Amino acid sequence: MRIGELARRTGISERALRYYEEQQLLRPERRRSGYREYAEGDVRTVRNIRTLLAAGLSTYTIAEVLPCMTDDGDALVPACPELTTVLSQDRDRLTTAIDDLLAARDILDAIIAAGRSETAQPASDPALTAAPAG
Amino acid sequence: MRIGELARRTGISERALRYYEEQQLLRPERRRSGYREYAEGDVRTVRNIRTLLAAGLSTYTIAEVLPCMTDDGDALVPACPELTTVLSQDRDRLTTAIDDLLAARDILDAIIAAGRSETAQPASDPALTAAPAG
DNA sequence: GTAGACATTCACGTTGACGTGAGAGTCCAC
DNA sequence: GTGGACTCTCACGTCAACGTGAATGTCTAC
Repeated sequence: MRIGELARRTGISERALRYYEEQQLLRPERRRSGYREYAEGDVRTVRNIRTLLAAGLSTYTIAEVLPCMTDDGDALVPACPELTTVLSQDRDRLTTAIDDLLAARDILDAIIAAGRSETAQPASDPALTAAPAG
Repeated sequence: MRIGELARRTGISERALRYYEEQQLLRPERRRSGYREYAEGDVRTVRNIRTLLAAGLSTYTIAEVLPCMTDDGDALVPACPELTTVLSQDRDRLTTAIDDLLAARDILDAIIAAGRSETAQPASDPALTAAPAG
């Protein structure tokens, strides 16, 4: 099938599909005209790419792990044992990002809480404003 | 003080300090030579900016909320009540981002688990590894 | 009066997964 | 044979907080 049909069947833009090829996640055949010719299995491959993107992997990592994965129809299964190492590193990256955001939210919560207690109580020392005179 | 001293005293690069001015978070005076002249209070202002950046706020939002905050020496306190609304919206944004990353990690965990059960068991059980749709 | 530290304003580079035209060629039904 | 849908390859734009020169001007200690 050509790129338009694959785009319709997967819900992914043609631009994104060309980008996936550029990142070597897809390798469609070419007609003499230069048109891309996709195989039936590419529909599922695109879905798997989306799953891995949703899992927070970069296209670079996906290109690395995708050839070594099988798709039993229900779940994506890493076929090579060393893949688990790569995936675990990305899991750690995700955890770090999550922790950073949790810490950021804690800071924000403290500021919001300070504002609430401020409106409940009269101000203690409302001078010392280093804020720009907007 | 000039920009170099402020940079040393805050640990923030001169480039960043100029960027903060561009984003209207700082408004130093100017000497006749064009050199920026910072006030003592700007040291604390810069620290507050860093706190708000660490809280996940954009420079645009910080420019919005900074003039309406007081600094009691220990904590940053929103002085205007409507600020809490803005900050709560950013808190929601953070929560959404956190949830997205948690969902991503769940997907990754399912894939990793599928790999482990694949190497542990000779026969796969696809229904067992079915991830919740979403 | 001069070396050299310090400052200034541009302005492009970084990161990633695409969006969005521009200009041109290809395919197919009528 | 033609018109319109389809596809192609560039190639810049997006978002954000800066990094990193380049070319140039200012301040200050000696």
